Formats: sequence, structure tokens, C-alpha cells
Amino acid sequence: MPARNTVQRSIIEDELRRLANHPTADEVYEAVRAEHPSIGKATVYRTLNLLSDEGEIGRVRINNGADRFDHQAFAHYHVRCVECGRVDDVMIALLDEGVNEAAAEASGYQILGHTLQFDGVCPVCRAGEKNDGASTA
Amino acid sequence: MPARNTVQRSIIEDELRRLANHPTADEVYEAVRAEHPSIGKATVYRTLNLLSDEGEIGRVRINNGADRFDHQAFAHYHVRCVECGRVDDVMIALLDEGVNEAAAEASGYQILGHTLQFDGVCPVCRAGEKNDGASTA
DNA sequence: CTTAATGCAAAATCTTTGCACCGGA
DNA sequence: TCCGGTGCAAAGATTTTGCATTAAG
Repeated sequence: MPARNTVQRSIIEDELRRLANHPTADEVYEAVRAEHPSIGKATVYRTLNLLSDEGEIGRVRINNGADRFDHQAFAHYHVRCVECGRVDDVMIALLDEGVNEAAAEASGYQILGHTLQFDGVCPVCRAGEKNDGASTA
Repeated sequence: MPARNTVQRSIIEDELRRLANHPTADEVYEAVRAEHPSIGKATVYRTLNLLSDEGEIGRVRINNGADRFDHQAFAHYHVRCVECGRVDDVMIALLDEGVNEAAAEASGYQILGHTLQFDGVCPVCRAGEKNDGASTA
């Protein structure tokens, strides 16, 4: 396959693992640039795309705009805070295969997989709005 | 509740219902503009956002770029064709509430809801690539 | 009459691409 | 050597915003 083992590539992969959470491509870029100012944004985007295509890393598409990348390649679910936009892992059992089969029957599609994303309020934001109502930033 | 009942608003809502499928904001805009050339793109985007915030319509975020809007407000799932990008409804039973509860426990979030999106190949695209050779990795 | 909603275009986001040069295998 | 990778900036795609004007209530 492709993949030439460049320095940039491991730097980016490293940084992603270090950020550990679910950074956007731009956040990875900023982090990388902090230590290696000469690395270009395009390289970060290209590399992240490459890695996720290869299955080395995961990509989480969130309702808030930017894609986020996940250092964990194996399938798992995510939850997004509707208040602050943070994204965390949801380590619950994967849905039964029967769900995919039911979807195939209901839609006529050949189902390749699924994505389950939860929406909620993270512990921090819950604490911050003890009261309720008006979400003031 | 809607704030002000403008003509544009019902035109846009109407058009969305007529398109029926899962058009992007831009597709709605084009359709609306065909009959009402004076309506601006920003109004379409603003109205679509407004309606989905109000829960009048649904919003589906897809992996291929633009958001799509759904004239059906009630919760249901979607499948996206990885070949052509088409989006269709998947009318299967909603996941058990237990899933949300499990997610809440696993993440510490207060879970408000979830989104389940399937990826697959639509009937049309499957027909177009008859020979598959079972090489689906 | 009041003021939210509209329309237009410019601005803001996020991501990809063209091109010349560089470095890994 | 050879050609994919890189860096830079400009181009693309999508969505939002500022502001004067219009129209709903």
C-alpha cells in the first residue's frame, strides 16, 4: 500500500494519541504546530484522512461542524454534550447484529455498519447549571 | 412556537415537505428559488435552522458534507449510501430506552437522545455493481 | 407603530487542492 | 534515483452574519 513512513506522520499520530480525547483536525494541527512549527495544516488534514481511511484511527462526525478524530480504531459509540460540544466515548456493548439486518430489510440497502451517537449534557455542564433554563455562555 | 408567521416560512416548509426526501439546505433553497426567485439563501438556512430547533422538522448530519433536512419530525433512523450519498429512512423499531440508560451510566452524561445512522449501499448502486465477488472486507 | 424577519453579499468555518521542492525506500 | 509526501497559500464548499428595508401582529 501507500504509506511512506514520514516523520510528520508519526508526529501527527503521536499527537492524536496524546490528545486522547476527540480533537478536531484543527486542534491536532495546533498541537502539532506548537512543537513542530514547520508542519503544514494540509499535511495534518491529509494524514488524518489517510489514517482514518486505513483504519488506523477513527473519525467521528459530529453535529457541530468539524470532524473529530479518535485514536481508538475499534468500533465504539460516542456522546456529545449539547452545551459545550465536548465528545466522549460511550463504552457500552455494541448493538446486536440483528439491528443491521432489520435495517437492511426495512430499507433495501446492503448494510455495512452503523453509527450510534448520543446527545446529552456532560457532568461539567450539568454542574454549571444547577438551576435550569437559560443557558448562558 | 414560531415567532412570526411569514410567507417565506411556509413556502420553505412546504417545499421541504414536497421534496419529501432528505434535501440539503441548498437543495431546498434551489427548489424554493425556482418558484420564488426573491427569497434569499440566508432566509432558507435561517428558517431551516429555526424549524429544526423548534422540532418542526428533523436534521440529519451526513458524512459527505452538507446537512440534510427531514420533513418528518418524529424520531426515526437513517441510512446513507456510501456510493451515491443518498439518504433514506430506516423504519425499524426505536432502540430500547435501556440503551440510553446504559449510555448515561457509562458516560456520566445526562442522555437526551440518540442518533442511529446506518451506512450501506442502496439498491440502485448495488444494481450498478452487479459483480461484487464477495470481496467485502 | 414595533420590531422580528428578510434579502443581499460579505465573512466565517472547515477542508481540499495546485504546485514546487524535499526526503524515504 | 524515483515518486510519494510536504508546505504554503489559494480555492472550494457550506453556513452564518451585518445592515438597511419590509412586513407581521
